[in-house]
Amino acid sequence: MTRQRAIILEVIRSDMCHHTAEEIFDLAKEKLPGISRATVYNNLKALEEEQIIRRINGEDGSARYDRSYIPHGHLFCIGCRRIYDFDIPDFTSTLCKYSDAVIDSYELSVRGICQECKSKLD
Amino acid sequence: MTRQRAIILEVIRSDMCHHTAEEIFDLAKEKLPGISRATVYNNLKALEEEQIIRRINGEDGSARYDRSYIPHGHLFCIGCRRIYDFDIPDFTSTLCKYSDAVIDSYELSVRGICQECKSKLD
DNA sequence: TTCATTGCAAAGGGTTTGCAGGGCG
DNA sequence: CGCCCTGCAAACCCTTTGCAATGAA
Repeated sequence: MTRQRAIILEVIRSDMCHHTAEEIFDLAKEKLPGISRATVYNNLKALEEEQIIRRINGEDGSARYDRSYIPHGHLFCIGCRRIYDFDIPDFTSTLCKYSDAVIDSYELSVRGICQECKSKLD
Repeated sequence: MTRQRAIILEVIRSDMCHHTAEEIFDLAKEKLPGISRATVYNNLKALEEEQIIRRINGEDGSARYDRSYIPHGHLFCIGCRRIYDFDIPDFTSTLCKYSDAVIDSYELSVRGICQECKSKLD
């Protein structure tokens, strides 16, 4: 656990956003100006492999990083383009039945309109 | 609907694989040698926007294309690295409740071991 | 000391763009 | 005739790699 890695993890967990690698790089640079892109990428990959964070795919296919590895849902709001987390019950046995597979993990992505954007439409 | 677009759609729907853009380009070239990469990318994007096909994200974040836009599950087999489709019931109302959003569409991705790979382990 | 990790710069791969030429309405 | 689509090549990300220097155990 190096200084760089701690800062990267701190950046990811400091707010509810699901940052891209580049955003994480910029934010980490504010706290440790000398940090390099390669280090950020190396650590993001390592943290993901250690199942400390989770990589998710943005609407445009861009890689974004999620503060935890525990399965939960993601809402991609069409209006504000934000990504929200939401809790879901454990779907494992249901998914097992439908997919006919031994399940390691799963991800649920929803495209839609969040509460805030919905209320603006009224 | 140009000749090129018809061929691209044919390639995507000709088998159960979830090809990358590059694979689609190669397969389309066999049927229409002069076709260019840009045309393939243009059409994939257009077909996706028209909700004729769906773009899905591979395990490594690579873009892959799915024959239909109708929501269904995807199993990413850890063993053989294939992507399987599987049917799921309509989750809309359940997801609506959990995400507190107006739902447009959703995607369910499962990482696990497929039947074939499982039987090889026995 | 030892070995993994860092920083840098360059390479790589996938995707997009700008523009001229063509095809279809 | 006009316009959208195509093909080509160059440009553009984003990410990875090679290697020497650094730092943690």
